[in-house]
Amino acid sequence: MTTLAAMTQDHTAELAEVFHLMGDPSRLGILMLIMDQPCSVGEIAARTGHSVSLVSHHLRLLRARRLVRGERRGKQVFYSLDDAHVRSVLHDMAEHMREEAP
Amino acid sequence: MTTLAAMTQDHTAELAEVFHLMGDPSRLGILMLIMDQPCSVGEIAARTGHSVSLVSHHLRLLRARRLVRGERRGKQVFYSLDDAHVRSVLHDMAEHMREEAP
DNA sequence: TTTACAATTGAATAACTGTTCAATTGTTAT
DNA sequence: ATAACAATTGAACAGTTATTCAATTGTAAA
Repeated sequence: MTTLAAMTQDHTAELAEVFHLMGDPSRLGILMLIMDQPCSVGEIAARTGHSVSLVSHHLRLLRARRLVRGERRGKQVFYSLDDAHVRSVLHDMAEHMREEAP
Repeated sequence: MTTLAAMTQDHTAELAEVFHLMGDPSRLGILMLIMDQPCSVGEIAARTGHSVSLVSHHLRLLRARRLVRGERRGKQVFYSLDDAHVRSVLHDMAEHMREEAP
């Protein structure tokens, strides 16, 4: 695949699903929070100001698309970003925002 | 802004809005179609298989967030991608998909 | 076995959104 | 002026989705 125009509609739909997941403020906040180091569900909830239930619901969606991965350690479950594409996009976005708003 | 964690919630919300616009398959198809060269509304509709009305509705949303720009030439209006961040992200995504699915 | 902590799940609801259809505006040609 | 083409707009509908609350599961300590 050399150009975007060559992308099939299936690929477009897949890509749209990923963007859709990133397109919710709560989920995007979660993704950005765990992109550098793993974080437990409770801490994600505390840091983002959302209920544990809400965070868990969102994590389930992100897990389904393999954007994040959860690993149990004792009572807690630590989540981390598990998609190189998404990590790259988020890093690029941060870079761009750093460039234009220093 | 050096890290994503340093992004304010306002920035997160802004970013989420952009991802949300990219997260619809119809809109993503439109964005990818016009990212390399401008295209009239009628041709966008024809190439994507959507009604002119639907395309116009989506273009209005994309215009509101300045992701695209419309320029009138005679009867037609040509739209082009007008956001360097979005262009970069789409290019990166295409690159990544090219790498993993050659 | 209890007790307490952490996370997941399901149902229910309110708000949002993509799409269609019909009507309208803007532009060029006859 | 009027006809034809191109695009925008508004209302309306069906389907989706984010959030809350209550109940449940899994895990470790007492």
